Amino acid sequence: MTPPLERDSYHHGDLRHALVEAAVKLIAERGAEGFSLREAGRLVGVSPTAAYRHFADKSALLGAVASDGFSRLAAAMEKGMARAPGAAGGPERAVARMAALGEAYVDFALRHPSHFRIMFGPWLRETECVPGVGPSGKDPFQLLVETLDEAAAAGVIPAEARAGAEVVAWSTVHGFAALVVDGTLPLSARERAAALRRVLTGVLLALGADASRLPPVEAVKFATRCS
Amino acid sequence: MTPPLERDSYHHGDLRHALVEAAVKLIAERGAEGFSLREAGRLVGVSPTAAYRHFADKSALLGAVASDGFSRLAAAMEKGMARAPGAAGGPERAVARMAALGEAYVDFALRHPSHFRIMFGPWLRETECVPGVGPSGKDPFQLLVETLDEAAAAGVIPAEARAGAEVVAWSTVHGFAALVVDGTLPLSARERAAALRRVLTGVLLALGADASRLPPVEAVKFATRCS
DNA sequence: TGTACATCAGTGAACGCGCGTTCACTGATGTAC
DNA sequence: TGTACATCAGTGAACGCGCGTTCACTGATGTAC
Repeated sequence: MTPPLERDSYHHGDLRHALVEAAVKLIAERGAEGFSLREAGRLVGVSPTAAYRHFADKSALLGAVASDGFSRLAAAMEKGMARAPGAAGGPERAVARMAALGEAYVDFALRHPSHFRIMFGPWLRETECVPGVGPSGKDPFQLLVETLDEAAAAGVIPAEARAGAEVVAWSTVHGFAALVVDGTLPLSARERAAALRRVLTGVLLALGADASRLPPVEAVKFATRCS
Repeated sequence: MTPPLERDSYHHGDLRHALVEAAVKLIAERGAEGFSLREAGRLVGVSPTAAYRHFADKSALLGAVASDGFSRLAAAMEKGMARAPGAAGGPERAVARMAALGEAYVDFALRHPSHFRIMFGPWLRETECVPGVGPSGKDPFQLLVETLDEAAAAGVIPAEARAGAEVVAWSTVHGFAALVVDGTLPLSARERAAALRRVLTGVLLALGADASRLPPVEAVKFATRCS
């Protein structure tokens, strides 16, 4: 299918990263269990056994994919939140940052479905679960906690609604991303954007926030794959 | 590992169902792509090729597993909702039925993780996506739509919040189920119950309902697998 | 009630395949002196 | 600056394995007359 890449030198230079990239590509095409170490090597232009210089086994490579994914997700979240308007510490900014977080999450899932599936699927062994952080040194979950703390401090989330807010926000956004990524909700880009806005408005309401700070939601139309 | 089952007669009697059951069991042990037609046959006590009398190929068997899962899910939802207290058409009953729907969904995911992963994972080819209905002849998504309609009719969901309510409710409950089933949120049974109550309260609020009809939420504590 | 025969549901051998992993190896690199 | 040598990073053959699928087959069942 893909011709083996040529190399100029005996040593590859950055085989470890190249193998992670190849794994991501293959997982996107064949599914999480459908890729092989041998094929990843082939794609990179290296012998079937070269991978063992960098990973203990196939499963360890999956762990590296997940870790890489968490870093990318954290980076995307930070980038999205950095663009949020409003005065620091103010409610407008707090709401915008929460929305940016959710948008970055869903956007990441759609752009990097392989990473997304490995990070949140049943494949990871606990031992190989390396967090993976963004530029600021925080992992995605820490970013969520901090963002909710800020929203509470800004008075956007009432004190009595702060407890457990992580699980509400994360479940909602994660569920939407999962249903879209795996095709259960077959939406066009336009429909998806409208549905996501509806979902994010829902999260704010669920946390007791005033959702009128978000733009109004247009009508949402959708079907399911199996109904 | 598992010894092949003995059979008394040449004909199995209900090989099709037996193979679906075997597939479910094997998927639970080895993952969605880690099971094989051959091993399913072995588990049932039948030759490696007997499966081809009932399924065109391996993928068709996965479709049957999904269809079976949708039926079971619909049945579990109906059963849960039938127990909801309150007068027919009244707001108390409408809220109880919504909560019962969400509880049945999460409960199903935890009890039948293999079904759950196949139903909502990336493996189904569209062609083999047979809905799968419960005793009343409705599939899970239809049940959700009807329940939300009832809630709107009972005045629990304001008219302006009804549009898109499906995607909000489904995303939230599905996300919670997915995070728990695949181990991203490692919760004890007690923690999980508290977190689910928090999530369901959130759904009601997100739909503009008065959540005080649900029992109050206790403190929610949780961690993530990778943080 | 008996029998011929079509149909159904399973068998078992065989195919070609790609996999993960091991092993002893070799080419390239870098470091101590 | 040159050289011996340890270490690193890749090679290539080989292993045993289980897989999906095909094929020609046979045992069991049911139905027409």
